[in-house]
Amino acid sequence: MIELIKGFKDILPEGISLWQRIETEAKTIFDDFGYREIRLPILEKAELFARSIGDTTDIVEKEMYSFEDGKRGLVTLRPEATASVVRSYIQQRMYAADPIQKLFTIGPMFRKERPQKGRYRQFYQIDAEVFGIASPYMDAQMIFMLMTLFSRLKVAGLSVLLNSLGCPACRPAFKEALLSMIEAKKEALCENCSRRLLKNPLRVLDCKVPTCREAVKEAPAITDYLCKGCDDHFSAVKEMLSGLGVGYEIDKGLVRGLDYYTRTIFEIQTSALGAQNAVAGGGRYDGLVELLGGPSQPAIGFAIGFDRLCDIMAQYEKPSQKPLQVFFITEGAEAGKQGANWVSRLNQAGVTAEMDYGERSVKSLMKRADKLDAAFVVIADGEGLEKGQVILRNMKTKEQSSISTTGITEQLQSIIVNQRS
RNA sequence: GUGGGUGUAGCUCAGCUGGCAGAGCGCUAGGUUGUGGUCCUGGAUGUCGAGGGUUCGAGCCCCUUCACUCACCCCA
Repeated sequence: MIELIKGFKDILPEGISLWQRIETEAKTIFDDFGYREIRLPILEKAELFARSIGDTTDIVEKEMYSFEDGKRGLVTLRPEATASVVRSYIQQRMYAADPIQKLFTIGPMFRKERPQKGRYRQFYQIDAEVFGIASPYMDAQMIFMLMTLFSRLKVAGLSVLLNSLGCPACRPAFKEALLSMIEAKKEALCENCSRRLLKNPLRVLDCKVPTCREAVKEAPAITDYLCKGCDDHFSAVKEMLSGLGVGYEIDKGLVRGLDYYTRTIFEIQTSALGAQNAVAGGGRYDGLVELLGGPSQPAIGFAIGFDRLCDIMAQYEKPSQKPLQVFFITEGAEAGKQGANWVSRLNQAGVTAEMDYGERSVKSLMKRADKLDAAFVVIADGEGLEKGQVILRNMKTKEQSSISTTGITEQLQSIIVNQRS
């Protein structure tokens, strides 16, 4: 048997209604907030991710699905969406038409991590990006939009974590302070952190190894080192969030594993998914557009973990199924031929109808009709057909009547419509 | 990459100190000589994850290996 690849999964018909509901609700909210959909390729040049996400991040170092594509060089299955959206913003010259662009995209991402609960190697994200707006009000509005979506989907038990990473003007001072503080406790750090210390000291802050946590417990808070501009920005975000009634907590350990973030970063967390607590995350990346060769334009974005959201909602949502309206039980070749014709006509008219396609007893077919949750059963046999009559049974009331085969599909349609009202 | 857990019927799992592979659900046929749900009776389905070893005898013990899963790391 050929099985699927580790970390990949099938989304089966039973679960699909939830996916569709979330997608519909997300698209509605994006529409309400003025975002337009963009669809992008799944494959991009490896360089795009190396430059945007950062060479020393875990994603780029060891989690990308990459392969050589002849003369085109190394290509990569996208591990996240932001880089591609930025690439498109620049390449399609969107900024020329209007620097302000509010975009969203939904689709699969790929990271070669060890799978576990709430984490897959192919996972889906609902991703939104806003270009050309530097205002802190956009940061707050984005978080507000996210929380509105979750509340429309009736997802509870979420918390908003907030932090600011400063900007190229103020971050170096903080890094220095952090470094000198950690230097003193170098021995306590885990192997990973000792290595990270040189390349990316900020990351030591969100290490979960107990000794490291202890070591950085008294680490300076980056928010104490923000320059005037960043500090004002952060205050404005917090103020507007409060004004909108969005509760949040400041987490100075929140750093996030992508290099491009500046100023506001945030994460929406849940306790319903085991160790995987992030349902959505994002932040501002004012330097990225320029870094990738575009004009200097501010930007901010977030991604929702589609799979994780589904996993949470599946814990209390029952999968819904479109009920079957008519099931045909036919006996004999002629009745079977007629039945197939009627089913086709009814389906064409938007009525869900099925029939038996094999030779089985009426009893077993009634069982099947029951299993399919059919509202009505039509029983047609050769004898009845000769008289132009079939039996119609209402499965709920058990009432049976004889109906004429002339205009049967129209008759059934009107009966079903009346039944609904 | 590292650590723990689990692999037995389509699904969920039981299987004692080693002794004829089981249950529930599902599937299927019948009880009702065309009419469902409840009930009753019968039936089918197994490389016991794979390979090797110990033993008269292994689902069970030993070794190897693979898969799944949870966790670390990191993130959605």
